[in-house]
Amino acid sequence: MVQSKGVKKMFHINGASGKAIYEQIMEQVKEAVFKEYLKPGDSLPSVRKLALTLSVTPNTVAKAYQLLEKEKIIVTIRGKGAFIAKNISYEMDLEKLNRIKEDIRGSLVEMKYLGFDETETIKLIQDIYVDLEGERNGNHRN
Amino acid sequence: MVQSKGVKKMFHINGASGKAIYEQIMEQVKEAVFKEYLKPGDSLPSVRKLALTLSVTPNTVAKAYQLLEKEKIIVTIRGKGAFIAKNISYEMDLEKLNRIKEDIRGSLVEMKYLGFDETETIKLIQDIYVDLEGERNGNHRN
Amino acid sequence: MVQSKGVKKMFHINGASGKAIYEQIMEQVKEAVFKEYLKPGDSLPSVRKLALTLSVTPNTVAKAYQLLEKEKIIVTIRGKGAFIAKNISYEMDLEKLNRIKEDIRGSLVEMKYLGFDETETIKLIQDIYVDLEGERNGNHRN
Amino acid sequence: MVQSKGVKKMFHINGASGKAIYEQIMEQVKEAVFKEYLKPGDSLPSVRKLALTLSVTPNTVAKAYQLLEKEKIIVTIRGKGAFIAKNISYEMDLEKLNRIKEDIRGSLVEMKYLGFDETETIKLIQDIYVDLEGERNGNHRN
DNA sequence: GTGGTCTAGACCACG
DNA sequence: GTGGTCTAGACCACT
Repeated sequence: MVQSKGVKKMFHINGASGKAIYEQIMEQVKEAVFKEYLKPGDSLPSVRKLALTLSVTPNTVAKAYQLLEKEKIIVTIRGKGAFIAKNISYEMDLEKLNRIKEDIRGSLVEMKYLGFDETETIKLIQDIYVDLEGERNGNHRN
Repeated sequence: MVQSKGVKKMFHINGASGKAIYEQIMEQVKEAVFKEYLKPGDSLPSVRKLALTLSVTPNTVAKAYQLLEKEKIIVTIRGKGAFIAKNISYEMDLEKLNRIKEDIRGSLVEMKYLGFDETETIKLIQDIYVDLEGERNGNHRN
Repeated sequence: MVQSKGVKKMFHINGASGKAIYEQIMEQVKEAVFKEYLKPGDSLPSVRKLALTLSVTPNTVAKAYQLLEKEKIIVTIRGKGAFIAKNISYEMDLEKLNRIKEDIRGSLVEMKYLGFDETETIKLIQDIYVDLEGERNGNHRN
Repeated sequence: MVQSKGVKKMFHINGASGKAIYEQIMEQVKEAVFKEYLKPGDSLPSVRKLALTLSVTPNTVAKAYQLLEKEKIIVTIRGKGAFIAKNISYEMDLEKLNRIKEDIRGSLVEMKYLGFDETETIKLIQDIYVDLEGERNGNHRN
C-alpha cells in the first residue's frame, strides 16, 4: 500500500479549472508515475475511496481509470483493484503524437503573445523539466 | 485587400480534431500574425466570406473574431470589417501564463509516455519553432 | 439554492431598452452582487432555467454568463452550474476605466441638455447610490 | 465662420471605439456647445466638408445633423447650412432622462468593480466637470 | 457591403 | 441534470 497515506495530498481537484475532472485525475496519475511517486505494481486507491476523497462521483473516477487502462498506464483486476502497469508501454502512437504537437504549437504561439521568444520559452520548458525531475529525486534513493 | 488571395489556403478547419472550430480559427489567425502573413492593419476576411470558405456558420466565425478582439489581437469596425490590431499588446498576464505553463507541463508528461525524453522533446519543440519562423522568412527580407 | 426563490423577481428584461439582452443580464447580475443579493459562492440560476424565466433562448443567457466569467464575476463548472466568484477581483484596469469615464462624460453632457447642472446631477447620482445601497441594507445587518 | 479654422481639431473620429461615428459626431457637437466653443447662431461645417475632414461618407454626417436637429441642438436651413440653435431647448424629456439614469447607474456599478467607492466615484465625476468647464473658460472671456 | 444580436433547434461532454 | 458548441436562418445598425 505504497500510496495509502499519501492519497489525500497526491490528488487534488480544481473544479473551476475548465479541465474535466477525469482528465485532471488522469494527469495526476501520470505525473505521479513520471515522478516515480507511483511505481509499476503499486496499487491505486479504489474507485470509491478516491471518489470520496475528491468529493466526486465514482463514475468520474471510474472513467479516468478506464481511460488510463486503455493507455496501458494501469491495469485493473476485478475484485482486487487498480495497479500501475508492470511494463508501461512506451508505444509510438503517431496520431496522439500529432495531437500533442498541435497542442505544443498552440502553447508556443500563446507564449509569443505574452512576450516570450523562443529562447525564453525553451528556458521555461527546461525549468518545468527540472521541476518534474526534482520532485522525482525527492521521493526515492538512487 | 492584402490578404485576399491567400484566404483559401490560410485557413483550414479540421472537424475531427476535438478542438472547437472557433478556437481553431483563433489559433490560425494568431499563427498568421506570428508568421507575419498578416501584419498590423491588414484586413481579415469578412465574417460571411470566411464562413463560406470554411463551410461553417457566420456565427462561429463571428465568435472567433469577437474573442480575438477581446484579446487585443484584432479590432473590428461595424460596417467596415476586422483588422489586425496596430499595436498588438505583448502584455504580461500572469494568470494566462500559468494556464499555458500547465498546458505545457501536461504536454511534456504526455510526450514522456510516447517515449520522448527531455532532450528529444526540446528538439521537437525547436523544430516547431523552425517551422513557424521558416514560413515567416518567406514573406519578407530581413 | 440560495437564490432559488428570488429568481423571478431578480431578473427582468426590457426588450425595448435598446440595450442587448445579454448586457442587461450581465448588468443585473453585477447589480445583484453589488447589493449583496448574491454573495460569493452563491449559485446562479441555470442557463436553461433563466432562459425560460426571461423567455429568451439559452444561447443568450449563456453568452451573458460566459462574458461574466471572462470578467471574473462568476465561475462556471461544467455539469454543475454557475456561481458567484469567491474572490471577485477589484483589479485596476486602466483601459476599462477610461472607457467608463468616457461613458460618464457623455452622460453628464446629456444631463446638461436636459437642464441639469453639476449640482443637480451629482444630487441625482447620490440618489442612485442611496438606491443601490438601500436595497443592500435590507439583506444583512451591519 | 467661427469654426472654420478649428474644424480639423474640433472633430476627431475613433473608428475602433465601438461607438457609432454619427454618435461621436453628435457628442462632439454637444460638447463643443457645452464648452461654448460653438455658440448659438454659429455655423457648423457643411455636411460635405465635415465628411471630407473626417474621411467618412456624407451620409454619416447628415445622420448626425438630422438627429441633432431633432434634439433641437441645431437648425438646418436649406441652401445655407447648419447652425447652433438660438434658443437651445432644455426641454424635459422624462423618457430620455430615465435612459441616461440607467446609463449612469450602470457606470456606477462598473466603477465599483474597478474598486471605486461612492466617494471616489463622485470625486472623479467632479473632476470631469472641472475638465469640461475648464475648456469652456479657456475659449471666451467673461 | 459590414459586424452584432437573437431565435429555435440540435448534439455533445460532464457529473 | 449541467454548460459548450454549432447550425440555419433572421433582423438590425452602420458605412
